Amino acid sequence: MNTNTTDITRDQMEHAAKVLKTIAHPVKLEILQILAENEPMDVSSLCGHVGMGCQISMMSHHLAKMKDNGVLSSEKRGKQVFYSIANRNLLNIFHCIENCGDN
Amino acid sequence: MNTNTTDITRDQMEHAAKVLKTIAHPVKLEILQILAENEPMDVSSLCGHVGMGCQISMMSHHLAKMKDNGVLSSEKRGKQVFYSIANRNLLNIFHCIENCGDN
DNA sequence: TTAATATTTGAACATTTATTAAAATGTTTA
DNA sequence: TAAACATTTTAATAAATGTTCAAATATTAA
Repeated sequence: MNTNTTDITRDQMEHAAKVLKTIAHPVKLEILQILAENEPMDVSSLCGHVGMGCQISMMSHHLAKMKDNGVLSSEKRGKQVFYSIANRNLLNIFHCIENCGDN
Repeated sequence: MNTNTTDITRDQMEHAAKVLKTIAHPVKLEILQILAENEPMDVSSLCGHVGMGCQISMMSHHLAKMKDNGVLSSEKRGKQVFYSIANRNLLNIFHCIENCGDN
């Protein structure tokens, strides 16, 4: 019983807000971009790609949060941990970013 | 000199993060949705549409932040203030929300 | 088994965000 | 002008976030 064009439930709204909150950070967006083209990648390499005095610990915290919130997945190989994008549909957000906003 | 598919600069990244951060909240997403179909709308009506014990003051805070960050615009008519979406391209994010994520 | 490497975890701290209530502002109406 | 209405502003507070460092864990290599 809803004539809305964008018909999204309360729950979807909460979920969407959670996902957006999870990635709404320059470094986290960068992580997504890097993984989008080079998936999977281990923590140290990821840190290297981000550059600019990236600290491993900080990277690990970011990755953990993104994984906890279902944005990334990970797999351990030897002493390294490789991260991937859990659902590549999320990458559509970059098209949105390119077109949206007051650019 | 960049072969990236999603070729976004640092600045765009910062800007995108700012916009995403601005709307990454259930009530703020709801505000966008309501305005998307009923633009422009005054503060009290908006509050009514959101329902669930929405407080005018809280609504005003949300709106102010969204306006400050370029997501909304406003116009005063008499004693009411009407808010609109600054750039409707941003609404693409809802298509993204519908498709993205672990639904 | 010890040393080296990769990553995670936890604590501490500063900053930002969300919420609420009360007071202030501005506009219209009586 | 005073009362009523719509909205903003300010202050207070709790909760979440981001960053850094040091310590802990796990895996491999010597």
